[in-house]
Amino acid sequence: MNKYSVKKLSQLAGVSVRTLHLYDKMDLLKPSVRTGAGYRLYGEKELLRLQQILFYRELDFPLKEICDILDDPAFDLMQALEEHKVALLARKERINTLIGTIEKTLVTLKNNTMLQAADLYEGLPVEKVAECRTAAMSKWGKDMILEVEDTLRALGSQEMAAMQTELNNITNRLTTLIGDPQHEKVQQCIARRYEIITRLTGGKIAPGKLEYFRTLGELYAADKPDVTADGLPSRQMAVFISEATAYYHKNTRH
Amino acid sequence: MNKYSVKKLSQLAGVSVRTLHLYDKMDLLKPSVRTGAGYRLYGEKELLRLQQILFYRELDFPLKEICDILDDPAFDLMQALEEHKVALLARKERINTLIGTIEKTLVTLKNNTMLQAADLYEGLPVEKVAECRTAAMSKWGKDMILEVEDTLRALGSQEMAAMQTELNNITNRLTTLIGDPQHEKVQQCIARRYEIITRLTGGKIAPGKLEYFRTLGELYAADKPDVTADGLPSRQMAVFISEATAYYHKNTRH
DNA sequence: TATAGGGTATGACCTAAGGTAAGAGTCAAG
DNA sequence: CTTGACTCTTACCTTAGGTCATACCCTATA
Repeated sequence: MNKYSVKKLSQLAGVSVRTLHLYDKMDLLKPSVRTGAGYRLYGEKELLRLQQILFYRELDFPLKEICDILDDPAFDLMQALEEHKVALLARKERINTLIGTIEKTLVTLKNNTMLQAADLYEGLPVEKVAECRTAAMSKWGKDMILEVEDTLRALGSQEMAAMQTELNNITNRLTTLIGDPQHEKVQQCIARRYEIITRLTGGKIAPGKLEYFRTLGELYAADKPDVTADGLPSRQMAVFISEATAYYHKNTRH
Repeated sequence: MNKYSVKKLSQLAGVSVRTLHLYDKMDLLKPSVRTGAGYRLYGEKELLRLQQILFYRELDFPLKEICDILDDPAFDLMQALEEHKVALLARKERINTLIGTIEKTLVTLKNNTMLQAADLYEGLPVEKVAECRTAAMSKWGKDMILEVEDTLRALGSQEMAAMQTELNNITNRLTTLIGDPQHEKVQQCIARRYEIITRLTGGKIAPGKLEYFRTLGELYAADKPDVTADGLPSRQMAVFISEATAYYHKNTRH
């Protein structure tokens, strides 16, 4: 029966000495014997056990649970594996969402077409703007449109930029929270969003104002089907926000 | 300009007060001002910044990196996002591998048909065993087969079980390491595996012995196409092991 | 004016799985 | 007998906070 020192065993198994010390202290892998000087010596059985430990560790099982797997005879390994698999699937799903979010953010960054605040119509094709204004005036009335433009200009470019940046942030954050419109954090974002939009539109949201904002936004995003009016990354997102907002208004007294 | 206390801001943003303390200490989010009593007060700009922080945090960016993103004007956000995406893709790939490993392990557990060590042929259809033995004897000689059987029996059921468990472990571990046959840890496993097989076959691996082991294994695994001779979870795994073993023998002097 | 309740600040200890280092003891070879 | 390699224990560091403990601050009410 040959014995392995910590170093030999660590090299054999490809782990650090520290790891063996740790496993010893947490009763996951004890040496078969200690020399008079306190040196740890491991036998074949321990090497065997270490192999098992490393297998489960590689699967991202926490060491405590590995301890149970190996020591508790009543432990249901198959069930543990099934559950672990479910947990891994959830992690994978979350990562997929994150990757999607990043991709959308990159798209938004690449063709950053948010309203640039300083000059309302700068950068837009002149004839399209004119067409849009005319259409909007005949739809919601000339005064409404002028009021919107005044409100925007009155804010000053700094505050305007700040608010739009924050709207941007909130939309980004909502992207990460997509799912349950009634979720607490979602509702917090919606409340904040509502407040900003209210201020953007000069104190109250009259019919027509928001729509005109949207129409302007659509002009900017005309050739990017993936980025909707107010910077929303997708139709799914728009639906989500409108659901969350509906719930918000239903449960809030202004 | 309204100011938020820690609690108000924490409720507004859906984080804990502790989190705000932490972000303060690590210079990620400082209050805009402190009262005479040392109370933290945050303004709109800070709320804005917190929204950004939470967005990147949700994407699993470490807080230190968020600090850079927000404070370093030279920071290349797009590149950071691209890199982060790559990292997330790698994590996802790893999780996929883990899920695959678990599934294979579950298959192996469900129809646990590894050699049961104590009684060599127990549990096998008698006529198949006879047929197999006869074929093997005519192929590699009667003496060889008898020698194999003697070797196995001579080991005693305990050691036999131990070694097979360890072989099992090693195969499991190799499953998690699949990829580069020359990788250090792979080669450690292969060395260990070689040692055990050598002992299992009575000191030397003569042509025929291993093949007979395999044939026996195939009997056990006959109706499970996914589990090959010696418990390998797949053909891919078999190829991987044989490559790694070839490299091992080429670089080792026995 | 005193007190009760709630908000706040700081500091300390805890999590998982070790990395890294310090200081001291052990072992085998020259 | 010394040197170098090995080993021991102890302790501090990492992430992103959670959870006390203790003490201070503020305000409303009796």
